[in-house]
Amino acid sequence: MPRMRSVGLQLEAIAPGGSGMPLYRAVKRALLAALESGRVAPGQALPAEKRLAALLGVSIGTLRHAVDELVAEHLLVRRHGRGTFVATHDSTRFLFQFFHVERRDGRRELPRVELLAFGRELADDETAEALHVAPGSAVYAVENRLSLQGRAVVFDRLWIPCALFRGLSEKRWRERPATIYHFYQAEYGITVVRAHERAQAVAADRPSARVLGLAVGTPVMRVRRTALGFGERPIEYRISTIHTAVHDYVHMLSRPARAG
Amino acid sequence: MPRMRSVGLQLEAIAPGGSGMPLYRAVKRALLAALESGRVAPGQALPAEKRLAALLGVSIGTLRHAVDELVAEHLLVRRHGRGTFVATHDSTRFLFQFFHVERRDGRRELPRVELLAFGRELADDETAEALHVAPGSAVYAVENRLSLQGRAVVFDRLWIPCALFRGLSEKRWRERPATIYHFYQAEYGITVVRAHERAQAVAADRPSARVLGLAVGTPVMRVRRTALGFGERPIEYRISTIHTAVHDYVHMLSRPARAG
DNA sequence: CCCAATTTGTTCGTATGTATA
DNA sequence: TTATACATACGAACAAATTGG
Repeated sequence: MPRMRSVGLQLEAIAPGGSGMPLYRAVKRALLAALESGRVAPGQALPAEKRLAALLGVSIGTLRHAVDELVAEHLLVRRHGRGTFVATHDSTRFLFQFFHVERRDGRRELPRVELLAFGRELADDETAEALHVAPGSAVYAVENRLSLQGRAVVFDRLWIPCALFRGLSEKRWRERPATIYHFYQAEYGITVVRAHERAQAVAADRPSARVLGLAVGTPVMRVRRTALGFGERPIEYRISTIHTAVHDYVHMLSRPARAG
Repeated sequence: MPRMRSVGLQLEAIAPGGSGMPLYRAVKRALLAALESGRVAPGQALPAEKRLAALLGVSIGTLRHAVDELVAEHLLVRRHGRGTFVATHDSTRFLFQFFHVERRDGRRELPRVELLAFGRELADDETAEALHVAPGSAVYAVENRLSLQGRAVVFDRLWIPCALFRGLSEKRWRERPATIYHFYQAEYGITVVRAHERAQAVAADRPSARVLGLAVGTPVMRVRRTALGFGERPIEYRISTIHTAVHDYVHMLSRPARAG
C-alpha cells in the first residue's frame, strides 16, 4: 500500500507566552509560514495532528484551533481518516470559488478556454497599482476567450509580474494541464489565497465586441479582479468582460458553514 | 427516556446519541430553533456558556462548538467579558454584508434612501418563483432610490410576501428608523440570514433611466437578489439597477477569518 | 481607582467514535 | 483485521475583558 508521506516541516516548538499573542495564533503563523515558503507543497499531507502537536510543543486542542482557521480560509483541507492536506486549486470546488459565471438556469459547467494572445508588456499605471509594482515594470499579458455551451461569454485579459514568474513562456502557459491558478501553484509555488473584484456595466468596446461576437456598444459587465497570495501579495490583475445575455455573474452572501 | 428540563429559553436537554447526529449539531439545531422562533430576540444575550451547557446537559466544549458555527454564520455575536448575543442587522458591519456598492476609490458611505413607491401587487411569475409563493399571491412592492454623494446610483425594486408581513403599511415602512433588514427583524421577527445575487449588464430602460437621471440605453448593472431566512425560506426578492459610472459593485472572495 | 463578580477566550489533557487504507 | 488519522465529547484551570460597586 502506498503510504501518505508527511513532511519534515522544519517547525520549531512555539515559545509559550512569547509575544502576547495567543498560542494557537502563533501555531497558525508557523503553519502559514510553512505553507508560504513551500516547505509543504500543495496536495501534500501535514503530519498527523498528534505528531504535529508534539513537534510544536502544544496540546492537540490548540493545534486543532489553528488548523480550524486555516481550513476555514481554504488553505488546508481535512479528510477524515486520511489526514490534513495543503489545499490545491485543481478541484472543481476551488475552481468555482473563483469562477462566477453560470447559466441563467443556475447550472454550472466548465468553460472552454482559448488562448488569444500571450506576451510581455510594460505595466500601465492601472496594472502597476493593482500589482504593487512600479509603472513600466515587466509583466506577462495574456488574453483568453471563455466559452460555455459553445458560446463566447467571457473575454479575459490578465497581467502577472514577470518577477514572480521567471522563465514563463507561451509554450509553458499553453501546455498547462488544468486551471490557471493551479498552474501558478504547481509550476511556481504561488498560491492564490483570495481575491477581490469590482464590477461595472459598460458598452462593449471594439476589441471585446470582436472577441465575443457582439455589436459594439452592447452592454457587458467589466470585472476587475486582483488575486492575492500570502501576506496580501498581489499575484494577478485581471479584467474580465462578460456577455450577460444568457449567463449571469453570481454572488453568494454568507453561505452557511455546513447544513444546519 | 431522556430527562426533559424546561428553562428560560424553553430549551430541553439534548438526548445523547439520539439520532446518529453529533451532539454539538443537535445543540446547534436547538439554538437555531430558539432563534428562529424568536424565543430569544435579536440583540438579546444568551445565557452564559456555563449555564447554557448545564441547561442543555452537554459539556462546555460541546456547547462552544455549536456556538462557534453560529457565530461563523453571523447569527450570533460573542463579546469578550459580556456575553453571546443574537446578531442584529443594525450594525454597519451587517449593513455592509448586504450592500455592495461603493465609490471607485474604495470608500464606503451610507446611502441616502428615498421611497418612490409603496403598494400591494399580485406576484408575477418571476417574483413568485423567487419567493416560493403561488403566482398571483399578494406581495408588497417597494421602490427606492439610493444616492451616494448626492448622486442617484441605485434604483431598487423589491417584493415581499404579504403573508409574512401582516399589517405592513406605507406609513410604517416610511417611519422605520434604520435599514430595511433591521426593520424586518425588529418589527416582524424576520431575520435575513443570507442571500444570493445574479448580476447582468443591460441597457437602462425608461423607468430606470428616469429614476437615475440617465439616458435610456446607458449600460447599467441589474442585480437580482433573493434574501433568505431560517431554513432557506425566501423573504425578499429585489431587483437593483445600478449606475456604475462612478461607483462599483464589489465582491470579496474568501476573506480571512481574522488577521493571520 | 481598585476590587470583585461575571463572562468569554485560551490551553491543557484524556477518552472514545468513525473513516480510511 | 489492524493501524492510523481525524471527529467528537468531556471537563478543568487560568487568562482577559467588562461591568458595577
